[in-house]
Amino acid sequence: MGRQPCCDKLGVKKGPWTVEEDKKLIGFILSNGPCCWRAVPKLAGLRRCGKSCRLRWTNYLRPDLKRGLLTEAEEQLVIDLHATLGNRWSKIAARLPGRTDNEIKNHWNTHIKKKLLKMGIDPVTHEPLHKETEASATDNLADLGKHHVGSPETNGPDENSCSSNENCDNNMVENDPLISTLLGDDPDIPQLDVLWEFPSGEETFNNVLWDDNFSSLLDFQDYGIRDFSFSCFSNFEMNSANA
DNA sequence: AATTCCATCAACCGCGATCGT
DNA sequence: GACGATCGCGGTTGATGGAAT
Repeated sequence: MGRQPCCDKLGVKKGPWTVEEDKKLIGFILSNGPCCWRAVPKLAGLRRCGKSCRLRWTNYLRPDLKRGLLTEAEEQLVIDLHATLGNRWSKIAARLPGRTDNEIKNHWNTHIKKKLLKMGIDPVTHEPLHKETEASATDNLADLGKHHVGSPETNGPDENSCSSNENCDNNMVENDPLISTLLGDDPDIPQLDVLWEFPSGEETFNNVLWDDNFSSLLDFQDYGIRDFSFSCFSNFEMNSANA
């Protein structure tokens, strides 16, 4: 007896998400909070697996996500954490605010791994690959450490430390056609740099009852509303603009 | 200009962990 | 404690775009 599939395979769409699907998912999560993933596709009117919805939300749509390549400081932090935690990407991601495990895993496999190998460092053990290269590898590690900003316990990644355009690409959100379609191009939606504001208590919010289900969204306050400006927020943007 | 190769990253898959009954 | 449902994690795949030929 095999394990049951996570969802009904019949009629379940796979592959890249469309803007419409993203809008439906975001709208649903904003109304109901990120919960009950198995029920999300049905309730949100999506022909997707719940698992796929969760992944799309956590890896791409979550409003607290940073975008763009990891900074040198973040990269160094990943290397340090990987040395102690190994391939526990979710644990590593938990120490880098705004970064996902998938993103870090991809970055490790495509950039950091190669970088370490090039420097003669084993990306698995973090030890020099060969005895003869040990000295230079040690030098390289020390060199990497110059960019280190501090322990993960006390210091977050330093966003101001990026020294190249490649690493200063956090503005790419503006250039992402999907994101700009979702977020920015509608001239009717004002773009503001304000924190999210939500009603307190059991008030209605755009005809949706505000209750504790929304509390988790407060975690996303550090992300500007402009980065997630759906029409349902326009009232708050207007209010903020008038304030 | 056409084709091939390569790098990147979003998304999928399978499995273990956790929770509720 | 057993069982099933659900969630979350890590490994892998495949689509895509850019570089090289």
